[in-house]
Amino acid sequence: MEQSLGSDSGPADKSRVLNVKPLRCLVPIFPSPPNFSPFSPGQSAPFVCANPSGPFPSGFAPFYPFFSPTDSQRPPEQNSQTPFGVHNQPGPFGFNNPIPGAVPITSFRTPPPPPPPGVAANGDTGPSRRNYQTHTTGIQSQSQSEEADDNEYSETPNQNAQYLSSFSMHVTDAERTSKAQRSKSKSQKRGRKGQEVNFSSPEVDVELIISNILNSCNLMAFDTFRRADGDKESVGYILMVYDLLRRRITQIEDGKEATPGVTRRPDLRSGTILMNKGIRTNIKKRIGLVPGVEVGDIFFFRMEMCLVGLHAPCMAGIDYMGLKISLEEEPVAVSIVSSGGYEDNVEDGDVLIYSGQGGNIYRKDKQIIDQKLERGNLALEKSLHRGNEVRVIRGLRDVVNPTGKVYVYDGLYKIQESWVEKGKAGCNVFKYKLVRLPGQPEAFITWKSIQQWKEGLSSRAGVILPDLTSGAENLPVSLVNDVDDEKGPAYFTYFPSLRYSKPVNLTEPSFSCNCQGGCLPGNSNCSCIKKNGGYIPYNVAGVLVNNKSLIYECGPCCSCPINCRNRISQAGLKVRLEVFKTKDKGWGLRSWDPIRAGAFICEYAGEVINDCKVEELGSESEDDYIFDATRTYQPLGVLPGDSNKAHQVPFPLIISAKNVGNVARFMNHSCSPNVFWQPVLRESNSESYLHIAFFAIRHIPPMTELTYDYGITQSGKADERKKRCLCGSLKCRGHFY
DNA sequence: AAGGCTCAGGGGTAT
DNA sequence: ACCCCTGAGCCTTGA
Repeated sequence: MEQSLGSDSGPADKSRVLNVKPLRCLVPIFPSPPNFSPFSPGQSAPFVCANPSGPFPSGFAPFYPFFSPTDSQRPPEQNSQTPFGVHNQPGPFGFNNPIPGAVPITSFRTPPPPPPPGVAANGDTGPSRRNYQTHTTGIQSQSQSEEADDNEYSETPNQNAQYLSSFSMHVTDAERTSKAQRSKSKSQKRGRKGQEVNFSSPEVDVELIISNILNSCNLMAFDTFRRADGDKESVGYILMVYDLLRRRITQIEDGKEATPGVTRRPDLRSGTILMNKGIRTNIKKRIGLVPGVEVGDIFFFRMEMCLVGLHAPCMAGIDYMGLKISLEEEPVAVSIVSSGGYEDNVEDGDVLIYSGQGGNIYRKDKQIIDQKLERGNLALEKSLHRGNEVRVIRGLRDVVNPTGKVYVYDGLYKIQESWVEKGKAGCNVFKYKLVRLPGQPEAFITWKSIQQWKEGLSSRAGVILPDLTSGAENLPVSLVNDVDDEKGPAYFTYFPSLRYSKPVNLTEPSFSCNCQGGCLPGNSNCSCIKKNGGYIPYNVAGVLVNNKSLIYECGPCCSCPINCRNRISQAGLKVRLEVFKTKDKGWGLRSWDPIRAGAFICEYAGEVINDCKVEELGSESEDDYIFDATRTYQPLGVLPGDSNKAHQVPFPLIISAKNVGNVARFMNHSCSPNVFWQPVLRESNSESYLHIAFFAIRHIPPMTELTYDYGITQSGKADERKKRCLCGSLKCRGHFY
């Protein structure tokens, strides 16, 4: 690839364009302090480096947005220092500290606190009627960290088995015979499961890991108030915890043999756990907008919409509620999901012809029958006459992961008319014409536009270059300005990876793996999997499973191919990106494709700066494009990880992307970022290459600017270099360095 | 691509 | 305290 990319001395690259500085040029760098010694783990690090989920260096207090003693007395706005609230506790379990003992699974199964007197739980019966799954108060152990996960095989099964709870996935055959029987056997099992069930150690691990994740998230902070009405913070938090759980369960299941007849549904399993724990919001159904969920928000599982109260049924397409009209109560529709199961007409972006439910394919005898005017169909009919708003969620095929779906919340519609027509099978089908209410942010329309740009049916307005990488990436990256006349960003050479002038030598040789066709989960012989604590850090979709302090990817001497699952950050771009001119922050980066939480976006490319050069730069002037892995990070507490540890940066990596770089150099700072970085180590026999990879913090809808927290240079050194922050976030710190 | 197989929330209903 | 309705998501099979 290198030959077409130009070099410092080579001819002008096609990607070299005009000199305009983006926002991120406001980053000074500083030399390492004297006596710097990154390889002395027992001592406190000479540089300050904090993971957003902690632990934190002195001077940075962790936030407890959902669980501070005075939380309930303060208005939500004042509790909003962080976007979401992971419980952050410096804790005793630092990187080299001993692993605490096993945590009883019951410790996270504390029942939700009773509603305060006089506050009815919205007429709801509580988190779930299946409360037999949530019981048994236990000790709340907060600081179970990743070490426990990484060493789960060292836990003794007997020690854990007695703590295991009844929502274990490995149901017996008897349990599967019928729902009634299943329920019964579950409740029976609860009292004596320690003796009754013969747990194999991997099963024990699942429970322990789930316990650790939930403990580290401080879920008890989800009080009745937050369950009743959501806000952006709690919705984001729920989705973050959900996805974290789901990915981790997927990872664990991945390494196991499939059991015939047992479907693996980590989505349902994590959803149930959170439902039972009461980690959900907007429990009460409502017509119209749902607090905390914005038009254009995207989801990748139906369960996600259940948990945040956007659409309660985990399967059915029509959600409805009883509405009191004088003495009578009648059903009205509150939300619908159109996802291709029926013959809906979705041609127009603002109009949806929606089919009623029922009469359909999932009957045992496969007989298709007439739909009836009952349940959801009746509710839609009533809503037509009442004229109430109905939320519309459009399900689409996921471009990046074609077997999956993306759900786009397209805002409020009203039902204009209804009729009955004969479906393809000749049976009656109800049809409802829904029209989108004007004045809402664009959502589904944007998706349609992007699809047309991709298919060449229409062209993106304001395109300066169709591919500013000149083919250096496997996907084009457009350069777009539909704001003003500027013709491009700073002059630079596009290069998709990191340039080391000299590798860092390892003190001990590193073993490469011998996985010919690519590393596979469950392969206990793979040395790269071992380095990562027994798991591949990515799932099958290439999504980062959790926030590790350091990821070990396969290196140059490993036998596996470039498409190995343990080489995600080396395999190039997965989403269609564009560099665009922002209104007031110079150039920025965003994606045409939706991005899942945890998905790899890009690495930070550029030239590695060695120490003496750092000093030059530091004393000279501020450099425009610097990535400094030794910076301090505000405790955002939002990482999709169950680790409370700081990034483990084996050496103080500093990258300059001023002359040579990739799309990452255009990512702006935000105090409420949607992207985070993660150190990734690729080792060969005696050499070590550290890279910086960017991953999505949460699901990111198309055309949303990608931002990360630039962090803060070492305290006391940068005061005079403060720059005014333009991120516009409610939680904006006002400046950055 | 098509078909098979479970799964869970919550409405509805019988007790 | 149950049944029932509702397909999503994943897996196997096979063209």
